[in-house]
Amino acid sequence: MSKEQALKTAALEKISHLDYFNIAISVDCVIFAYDSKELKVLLIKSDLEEFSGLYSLLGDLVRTDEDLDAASYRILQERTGLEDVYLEQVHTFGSISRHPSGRVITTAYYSLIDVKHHNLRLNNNELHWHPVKGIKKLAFDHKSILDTCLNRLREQVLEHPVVFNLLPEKFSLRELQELYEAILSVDLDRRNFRKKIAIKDWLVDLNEMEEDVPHRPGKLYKLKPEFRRKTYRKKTSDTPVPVA
Amino acid sequence: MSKEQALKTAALEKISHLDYFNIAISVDCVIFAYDSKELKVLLIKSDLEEFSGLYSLLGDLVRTDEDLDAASYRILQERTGLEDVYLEQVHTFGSISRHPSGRVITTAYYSLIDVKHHNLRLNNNELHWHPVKGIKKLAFDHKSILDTCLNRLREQVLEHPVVFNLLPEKFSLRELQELYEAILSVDLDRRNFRKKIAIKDWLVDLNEMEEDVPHRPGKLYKLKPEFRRKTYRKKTSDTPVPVA
DNA sequence: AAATAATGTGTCGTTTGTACATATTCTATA
DNA sequence: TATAGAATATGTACAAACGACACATTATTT
Repeated sequence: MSKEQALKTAALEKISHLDYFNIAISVDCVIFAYDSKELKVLLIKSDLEEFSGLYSLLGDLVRTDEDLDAASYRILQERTGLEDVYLEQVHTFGSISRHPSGRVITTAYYSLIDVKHHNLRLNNNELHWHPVKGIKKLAFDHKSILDTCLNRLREQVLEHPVVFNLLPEKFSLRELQELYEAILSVDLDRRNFRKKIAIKDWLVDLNEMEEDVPHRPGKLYKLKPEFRRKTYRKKTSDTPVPVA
Repeated sequence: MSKEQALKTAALEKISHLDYFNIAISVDCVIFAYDSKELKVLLIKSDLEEFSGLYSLLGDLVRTDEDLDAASYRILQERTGLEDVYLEQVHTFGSISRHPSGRVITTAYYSLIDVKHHNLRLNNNELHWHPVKGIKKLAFDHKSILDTCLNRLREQVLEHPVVFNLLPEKFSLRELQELYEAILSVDLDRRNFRKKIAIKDWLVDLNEMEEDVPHRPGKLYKLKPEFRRKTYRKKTSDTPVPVA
């Protein structure tokens, strides 16, 4: 068990025996990445006996002196070493019995990172990237959290330029399409996909070509800078809404 | 100060002096209703000195033995007497300093009720319906919570049949259109609106007419039963998502 | 009986969505 | 070096949805 996990469990034990009014609050991060044409999620072997053999999301208790958003950001930093990440709060899970050690309410965030850019310490074999598609069961209610976050991601990508956080800065339209297909679990028509992306006007043509591909190289693009939104800064809640 | 509010404050005081790890968790309900062609929200006079003169949303601490969703449902029941309500979790607000009495993280829900159907005890003059449009400032961060919930509601109504929870069972298309206009703060073209509603295929023509209107009466409709979704039961997280 | 006010409906031009085929360019292999 | 293979790049035609817009009808009120 890692030092962090030990601390976490110790804190939980303590909490579960405190005052009647005491409820612990944690955050859980669904950290998505894209690799080998698959959407993957970062999981860790559960440290609880009840769930031995199962994996869980990365989470931790929220500290009294840190904002909720900051807690999720801290987890991401601790785990991936990344400073500048896309983070979005999705839902708060508050069933009485969702945590075997006591009452813990958890707020779920999802995060999108470029798998090439992180500094994961994957050397200990507790931390792994798992293809989202193959995941059947997780510790706690984490499968349900994962599903909820994946659904939110799917809703987001249809309208907002967020998937670019999963790609390197320069990418081809084929890579982009394959990414959408991986996230949505559908096949897309190439011509229609390109038309749709063109209309959004999110991309800059770099006038460069792919290299090291075993076929005709495609053009490279990057996201227009004004569409970047990465850090965990709280979204303003008064963004305008499209109307009927 | 009401008995409930007194209890709430007492609980907070207690909590704010507890262990380092202690964070209180509450729920706040944005209870919407529709009346006099305006979208309204139920507010109560704040019981804290810091916010004297200001109104706040209806909220309470979550009990150790109740689910998060159940807590919001309980508040609705206590306040409105309603059993069968539309409730949706929106966002969790967790800034360190959002509550002056201590660390309180709150999960916001919005609710839609038929203003004619509730059993509000509005006799004490602490509880009031306020037109959403006129609200400038609320206690705590409740203005920001209200804005967030209103935005979520606006997103929802464009795609999902939820506004019917704000209307009586039978309604005319004019009433429905006025409701959309109130929620979205826009003017809609009558013919296009009716076309759009017709396509959704949400309504049943009751072959009845409005009564007691000071002009030519319109036809009455009701929502098809299969589109009703009212109770606070947690949404399943594996609903299919439309694809590009 | 006439004026008023709200209901109810259709068309046309524009945009968006979707299905679908061919020419081009680079790589790999014979 | 010539040919085959594989992926890039692009346009058209039909269907559905969107948005602007005008007129006849039916109650009520005066």
